[in-house]
Amino acid sequence: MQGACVTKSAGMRDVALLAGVSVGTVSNVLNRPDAVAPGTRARVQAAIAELGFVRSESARLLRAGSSQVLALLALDLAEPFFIGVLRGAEQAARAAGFGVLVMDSASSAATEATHLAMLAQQRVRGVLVTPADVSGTTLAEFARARIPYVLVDRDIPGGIGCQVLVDDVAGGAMAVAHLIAAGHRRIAYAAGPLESPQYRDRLEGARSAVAEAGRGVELVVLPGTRADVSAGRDAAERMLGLAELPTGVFCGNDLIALGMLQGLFAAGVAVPRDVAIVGYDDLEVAAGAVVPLTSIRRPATRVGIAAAEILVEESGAAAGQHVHRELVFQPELVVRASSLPGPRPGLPSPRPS
Amino acid sequence: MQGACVTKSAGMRDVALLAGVSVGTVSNVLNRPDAVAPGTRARVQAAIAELGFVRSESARLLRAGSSQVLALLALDLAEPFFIGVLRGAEQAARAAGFGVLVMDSASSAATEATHLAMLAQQRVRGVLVTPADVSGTTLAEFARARIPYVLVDRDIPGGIGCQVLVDDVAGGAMAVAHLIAAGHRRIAYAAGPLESPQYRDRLEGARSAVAEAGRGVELVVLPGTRADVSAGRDAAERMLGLAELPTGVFCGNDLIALGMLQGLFAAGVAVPRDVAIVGYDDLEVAAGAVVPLTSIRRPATRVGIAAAEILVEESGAAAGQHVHRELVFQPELVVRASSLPGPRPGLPSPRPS
DNA sequence: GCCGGTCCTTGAAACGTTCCAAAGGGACTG
DNA sequence: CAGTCCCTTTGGAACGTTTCAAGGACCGGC
Repeated sequence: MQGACVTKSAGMRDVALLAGVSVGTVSNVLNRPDAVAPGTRARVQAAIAELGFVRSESARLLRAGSSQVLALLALDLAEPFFIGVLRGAEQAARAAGFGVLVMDSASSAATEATHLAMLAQQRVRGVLVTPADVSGTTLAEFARARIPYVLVDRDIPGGIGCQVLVDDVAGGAMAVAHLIAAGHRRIAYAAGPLESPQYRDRLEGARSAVAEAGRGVELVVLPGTRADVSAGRDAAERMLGLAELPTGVFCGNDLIALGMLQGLFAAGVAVPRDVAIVGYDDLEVAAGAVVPLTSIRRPATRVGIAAAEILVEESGAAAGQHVHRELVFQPELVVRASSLPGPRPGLPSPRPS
Repeated sequence: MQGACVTKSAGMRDVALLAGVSVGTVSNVLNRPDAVAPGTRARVQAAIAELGFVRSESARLLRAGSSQVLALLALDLAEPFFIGVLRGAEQAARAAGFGVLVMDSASSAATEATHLAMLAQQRVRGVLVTPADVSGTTLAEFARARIPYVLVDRDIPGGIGCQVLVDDVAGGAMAVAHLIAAGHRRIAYAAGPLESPQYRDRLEGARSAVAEAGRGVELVVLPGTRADVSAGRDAAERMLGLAELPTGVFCGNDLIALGMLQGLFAAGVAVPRDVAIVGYDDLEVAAGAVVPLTSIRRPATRVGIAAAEILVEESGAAAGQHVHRELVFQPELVVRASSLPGPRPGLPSPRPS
């Protein structure tokens, strides 16, 4: 146990020397333990422990050619959706013996390009990516590195490769259909930035639900420039300025919904008595708001698992073997107090009895 | 431009061949462009572009010895604090030309050990880690790999290495001192799990503030088993069951505070009129709650920047050159509606004068 | 005592870079 | 014209693994 590691860290050569075997045998102990006689194996393992030997992944990769790492490149790790995807991806990756390297492109195409270049250099085994550059040029460039990738939650027009999506059109439709079923006829959509495909999809779903309901139902679209709590407050203000107040609001995400709740509350508008709210993403804090929010839940973890599994399969498959797939998950409506059937007459209490 | 990459990806050899130079020159173009004649450089770069050559980081690392990657090993990426640290770390790392590899130990010592082993194999340049294994054995084991690390937001007793901390004792003291200054005499601390050092530190701070205020101020501790919204609701319930209702509550974090707000609201207790609330972490959603929360803000981004900078310095320093440091950041009180000075007279607020 | 087989172990050739000493080729200088 | 210098380029030796063909030891059967 005398730590003689004064100079530099030990390599397989040192281990072999100490254990009195050849380097090849050490490699076998590491990669094919069964092919080594128990006694030898024990001696080698003891040597490894004594020297604190850590095998160099770079050398391994250099020779063996395949890395043990998947990457997840998210638009914004602060978004709970990506955390869910990450959890799922890590779970699936671990099951296959891989690790997950996480990066955040901060929704910037330039950062994304930098990060992808870095991942290509690292020779990661595959990438789960929600592209910031929707034109697809960054990805096309990346494809030259011949590293498989799976598109998560973003459809790219001419994109080739697997995709795992959540049906936001259906989510939007669900939310608005729920409001219509609860008796609301004048409904607002407090969108996030409509440049973002997700808020456009939800809008499309909202419109289709309104169309399906036939005449008598109208949709007021309140576009936003951000998708946070303050955007929700702004939307509330704009909504309160309308000639006729909608009785139901569908918010582009839960943060917007929380801001909306705050804005309405401050103006003395009771939720859900006067206005019902439906959010999107089903955040814990939204469920725990003063008036718990009805919301649309996206199966983030399942998305992550599915995407990672596809990647594992694709990266293991022979060149022509793999056929690109497109998986679409359905979101789910979670009903809570903020949209309890109404609007009810009278009661001053913002609490459902 | 004819893509002749049918078999495998191009190496420096191929580039050299196409450009009509030696491999060494290609390496120079990549690493020391100024040492190469402009004409040659252009030819090589053209060849690189044409072949879609991506330099192999593993081979580079194998020969050159130093990687370009820092790692961040967080307890739980869903916690906004870590996202802030990540942002800061990435910013500082990028400035130094490095990337950041992110991992989540899910507060499990076993996962942490696995992840650290993986990072050691990857020969990352340094690790920012908030240890799940507070005994320090996992870290001691990791230290054998001679990879520098910085402890983030967790003090380890016998720990050697740099540390970047936030003074949670001061934070707790700040929160409670604020409540005392607002006239509250009976104060509750809705803690998270007290096994966790951060909630213990905040408790210690709370106690010291109470002690400093002298007689007449009392602190009721409500320990919890979790630190989420539902824990806050539970704490509210327990608090409402007390013989005498405290008029101020300090919550271990903002999620607990939101749950507390919901619980009090449901019971018809007005905030801040009847009870004032102070949270911890200054989440966006807490600031956007129906009653915007007063909270203690931790400078997460600055912690990340500082930690990454220390790591960059340490990983660049010669063996004995580096001296371990301990940096302590002070949190900051952000006052909002939930603790507006009160309790106000005239209303039925049960408190001893 | 020889043969065929089964296990285990060995040594050396890759893998794709970086680094270095040395060589080549001008342009000046004496 | 030889001698110096500087600028650019070259070839080959590392780096620490994996892989693989080949070698050695041992066993049981004939």
